[in-house]
Amino acid sequence: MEERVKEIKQQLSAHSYKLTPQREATVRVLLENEQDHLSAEDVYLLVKEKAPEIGLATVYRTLELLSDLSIIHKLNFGDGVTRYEFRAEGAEHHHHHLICLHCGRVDEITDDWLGPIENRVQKEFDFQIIDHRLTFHGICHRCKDQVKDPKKAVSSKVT
Amino acid sequence: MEERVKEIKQQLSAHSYKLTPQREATVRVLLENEQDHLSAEDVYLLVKEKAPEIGLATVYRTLELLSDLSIIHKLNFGDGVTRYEFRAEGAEHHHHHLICLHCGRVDEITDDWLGPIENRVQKEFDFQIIDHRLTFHGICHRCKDQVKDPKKAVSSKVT
DNA sequence: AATCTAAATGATAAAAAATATCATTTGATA
DNA sequence: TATCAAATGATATTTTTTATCATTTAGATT
Repeated sequence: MEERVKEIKQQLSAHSYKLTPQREATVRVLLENEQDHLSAEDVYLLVKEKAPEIGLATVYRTLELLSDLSIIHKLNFGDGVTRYEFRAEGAEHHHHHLICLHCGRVDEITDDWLGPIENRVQKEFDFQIIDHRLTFHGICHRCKDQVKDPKKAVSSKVT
Repeated sequence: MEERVKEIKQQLSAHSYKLTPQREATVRVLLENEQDHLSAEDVYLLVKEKAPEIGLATVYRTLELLSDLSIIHKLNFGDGVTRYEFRAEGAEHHHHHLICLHCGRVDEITDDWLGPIENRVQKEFDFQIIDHRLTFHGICHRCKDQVKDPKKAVSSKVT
């Protein structure tokens, strides 16, 4: 934990940004909730518990900064809110998500399974890939018994 | 074109919805711009050219309806706007997109390349897939000569 | 340690997208 | 043609995010 804060401090310094108390509080909230996919509002409320004086704008600015430096990633699960996630350490790319249309939970595939497909894209489309997003929408193992006809699951909310 | 309008009319009827003049105008705009990825605002402005009396709310409602019936899909390319695309006829799933971080253009992969990966997801995660979204972010063939260091391309806007 | 300055912050206004409300109109059916 | 639920248009409202700007702060420089 302390190490990761330190590491992020260095990444900020490298681009002449400071790790201010507000930024540190925000980073710590992100680290403490690494397995979740927090929105800016979520982060704001959590940070406020420990640093009540922080402003919402600062949280937005910090998340944008961390995103610019590729320390975190922006995510969009189609609910109209941008969510944030730590970039997997050392990983070249973003990992994949499984969104359950029944309970709304989001599971992760932490490995990158897209290698072969990326090669094809680079070759057949002459497209140089920098990142990707892969999301599956369906019914998770927890809900499969409660859903009789998965084909009828409402997928209109999916973007 | 006329056939597709007719087909959509039948899909609506099947769920006891009417193909009103406003809905038809909206559908025609979508059909005429099938290769684009129009936002609700885009559709609204285009429909207004031919049917100036239409209201923005009606366009939103029509797009939502078409989406509910899986006639069109919602898309999100990370610019804060929902976009819409015709669902590929007969295709089980959604196709894939290549977003150029340099020029912003969006190309398509109309085949579904995810078969093997989907099998793995179903097996290893016990997750029943209904749909998916796959997007690659990078540098397209048109821009590759103008971009020296692709790794530096701004990917912070990506969600 | 006191001073300085650009960077950062907090409060809040504003913008932008999408949804909700509601009186009015319309289209299919009787 | 009369009826009535469905659909529409205008607009208010909500929600998320960005912009503005006066004030504060962190770190460098004396």
